[in-house]
Amino acid sequence: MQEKYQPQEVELAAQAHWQKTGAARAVEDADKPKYYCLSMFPYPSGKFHMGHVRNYTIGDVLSRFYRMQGFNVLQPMGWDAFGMPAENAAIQNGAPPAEWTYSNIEYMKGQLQRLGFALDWERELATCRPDYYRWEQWLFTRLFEKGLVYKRFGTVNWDPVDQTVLANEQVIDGRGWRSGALVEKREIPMYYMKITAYAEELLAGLDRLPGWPEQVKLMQKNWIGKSEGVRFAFPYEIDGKAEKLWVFTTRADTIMGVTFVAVAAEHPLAAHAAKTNPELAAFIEECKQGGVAEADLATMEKKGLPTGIFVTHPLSGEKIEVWVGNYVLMGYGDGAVMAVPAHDERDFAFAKKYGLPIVQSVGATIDGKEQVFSTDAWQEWYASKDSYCVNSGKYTGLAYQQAVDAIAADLAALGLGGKKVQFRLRDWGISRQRYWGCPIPIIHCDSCGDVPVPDEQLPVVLPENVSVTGAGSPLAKMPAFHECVCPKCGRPARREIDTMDTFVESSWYFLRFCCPDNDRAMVDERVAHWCRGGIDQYIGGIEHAILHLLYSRFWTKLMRDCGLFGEERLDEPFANLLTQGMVVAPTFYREDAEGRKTWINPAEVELSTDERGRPVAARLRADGQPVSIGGIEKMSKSKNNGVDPQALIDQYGADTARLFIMFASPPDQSLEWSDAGVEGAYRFLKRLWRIVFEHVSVGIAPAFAGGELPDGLKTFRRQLHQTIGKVADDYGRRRQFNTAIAAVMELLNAYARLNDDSAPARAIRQEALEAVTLMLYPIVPHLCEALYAELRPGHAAGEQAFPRADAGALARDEIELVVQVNGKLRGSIKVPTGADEGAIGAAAVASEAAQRQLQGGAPKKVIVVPGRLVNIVI
RNA sequence: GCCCGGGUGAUGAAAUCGGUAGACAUAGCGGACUUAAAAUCCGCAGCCGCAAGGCGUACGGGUUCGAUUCCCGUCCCGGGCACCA
Repeated sequence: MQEKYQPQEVELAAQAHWQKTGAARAVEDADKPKYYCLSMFPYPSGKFHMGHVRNYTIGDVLSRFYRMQGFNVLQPMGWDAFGMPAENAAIQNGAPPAEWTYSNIEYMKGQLQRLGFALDWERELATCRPDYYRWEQWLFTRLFEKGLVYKRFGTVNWDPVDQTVLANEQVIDGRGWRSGALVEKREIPMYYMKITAYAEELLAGLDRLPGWPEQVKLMQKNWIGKSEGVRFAFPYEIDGKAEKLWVFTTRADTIMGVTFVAVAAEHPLAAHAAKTNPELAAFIEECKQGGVAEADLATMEKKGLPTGIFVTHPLSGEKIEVWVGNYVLMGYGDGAVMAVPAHDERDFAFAKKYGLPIVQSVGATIDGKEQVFSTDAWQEWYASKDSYCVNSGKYTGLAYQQAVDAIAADLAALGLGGKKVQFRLRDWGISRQRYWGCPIPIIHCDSCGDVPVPDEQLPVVLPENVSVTGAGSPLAKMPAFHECVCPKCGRPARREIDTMDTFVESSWYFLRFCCPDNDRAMVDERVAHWCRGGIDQYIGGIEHAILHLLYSRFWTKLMRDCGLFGEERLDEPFANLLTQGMVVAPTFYREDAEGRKTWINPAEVELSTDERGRPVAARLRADGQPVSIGGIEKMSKSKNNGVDPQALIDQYGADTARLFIMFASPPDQSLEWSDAGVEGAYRFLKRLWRIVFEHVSVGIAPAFAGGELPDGLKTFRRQLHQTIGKVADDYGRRRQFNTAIAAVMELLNAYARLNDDSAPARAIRQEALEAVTLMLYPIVPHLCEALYAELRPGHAAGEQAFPRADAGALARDEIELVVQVNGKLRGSIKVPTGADEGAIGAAAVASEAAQRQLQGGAPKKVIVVPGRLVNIVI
């Protein structure tokens, strides 16, 4: 055995060994329980960042752990290869997006292999390959025929200078990121997937996902946003015709407090009023400015203008004026809302601003005191549902629910509405006016309309050799692509040039991993094998909590309802979900005279600290001059605070990178980068190597096989087996890897203090080191593979069963209990393991610490918590 | 603005079901080894206090024998908001 730990050598040898033995190959095997361990596949942006390394390390640790637990593990990897960055790169450097993407994939695959992840590369897929997306197109045509895909107008960001549609990300402060032009809203035809048809099931299904974090389920629940309320109409007359203005409300009990109605700028009523009202027309035009992102809409100043059109209150018969409000969204419900300024905070502010009437219609009694309403300032209780109607005619006195029931019944009797369940969830618009995506398989025919591409003509292949300019899709300029004949009537027709949202590819890739080689079907019976009961573990960033995870759940249900899973009823794709936190790092910058910041990478900065280790100043290594210290933020290109995993691997090896990442914080919390921490991880691996080296150089011994031990060795062996139990629990149940590592470190600290070279001690050392290398194997597999082969020549760590705690080693005959007086720690006592509560309490009261506090008096109460403490109340 | 998280030593963190706050590590300080340095090993260390003791888990309240943990309110930081992936 070599004396010095040489990570590069050790790692390449281990990787060669795994490759030779096909250790990561997953073959369907009915004799073993399966474990499908999936990490979110990456976008091939060029090179990996630390977030990826963290994600895939967690997946690899679990994969290796479950393999040692006897499972048949599938851990696949692929590429989410369509997307905007490839087009942006193409605009910058002229290379076609396909070429850029494929070369990134090649480089990044090498990085993953160098990190030693046990991935089954025979199942690799890339979503930009026709053999992948043809099935997406195929399913799209099925859904189109079933009416689950439909076409309607949708609102997009339009850059009037570049003449192109912009993503929300490309709209910065209301302007196009390249042109700087003010962005406008524009209505264009788009294809939608009817996710709302599955709203109820997507909501109810959350309750059947015990392996998901509560946080994620709650976010999805609120996103779907089921609310029970009343949809009703305000009748009105226009050009002599009777019409109805529909609204939805969850506060029908406040209906007698309605003082105006607000409609969206795009509402037909607004357009009608604008015809004769230039001021209103100008306002509607103004509302078109800016992007479509909800965060922007919700934070902008609330503005409105009256239309001069009046509708009739359905219950009071009063005339109510219709306003146009920039805060009313056409995409939600009916694009109109009833306004009750007295009982809705936003309506209150709006009414105050424009001098509209505020009429109280519900009251509340808090702590027996009837609350007094005043229009001077908003008060919390105005919007409370713990209320009763006032000034509300026949409804006066009714509590919230009674009032809603009575009002809904009366509206229904008038034929003007009734109770309704409403979802916040909207249908999923999947059309993208971009080139680098999966072509939408539709042909537009002047006589037959929108015709899906027949199966035998699939896939609609995306031409790869194109030049991208940023102004419109290159496909529009390629007659060879878009000129075609109608599959129905045979006349000349146009092929759709929009592509699909890239969320579509990522909504089913995990199913295709089961059967990537099938060229005759989208999925086959191997899906049932690997996905039975759901994918056993899915790991990815918390930023995907809603969209990706909701769309994937939806697509799985679509595929199920298209009969693609046969007898197997796969309702939910992911049985267990682990959402990892972000990787963050300190930021450093310099400011020029105009206040523009230049961000400096932490690797180029030298930190100086005071005598207690607090950072006080930072300077640039290159020139020795000071730089400013910024906050700790998510690693990003814009803040230049990313740490390149490759540099880390080159310097310390993959195992150090893996250990640091798993030790620095629990997986679901954010992880702060620290060079010193990396150094510490490396030091620990060197120490482990040296400990094994010292043991092996004396000569390996047979591991301890039972028998009596002196106290010191007995205590150490108890700690060893406690550690084994804890580590298995941390890996398998708690998913808390940092504490598993800490427990092994503690064990090794105790090992170093053993100071005993007797024959029994050597046997215990052998037992401990074998267990330690197996326990750490999932995290630092290369190193442990090498060390285990030294401890047990001819055996591979990865092929061993995970160690089991020996119950006999855990037994003890005396335990220590804490003695508290009035909840404060005052001392401790030792009692026999099986002592009863009365005896323990008496021993605690008799203890010196308790007597000092009691000063001869008697305790008021003695609380014994078995195995923990005794609290004496005096 | 709305929804969801988080806030504990100088730093990353631990405390698993309401029961010893700060395990393990980093940085720091001291010592051993060394001609010296690096590496390595050993020790110290929440804050105040000589000590006894007191205080301490963002802040203010509450429940409890006992609260980092549960409840109410406030502040700050982060994620998502439907065309970034």
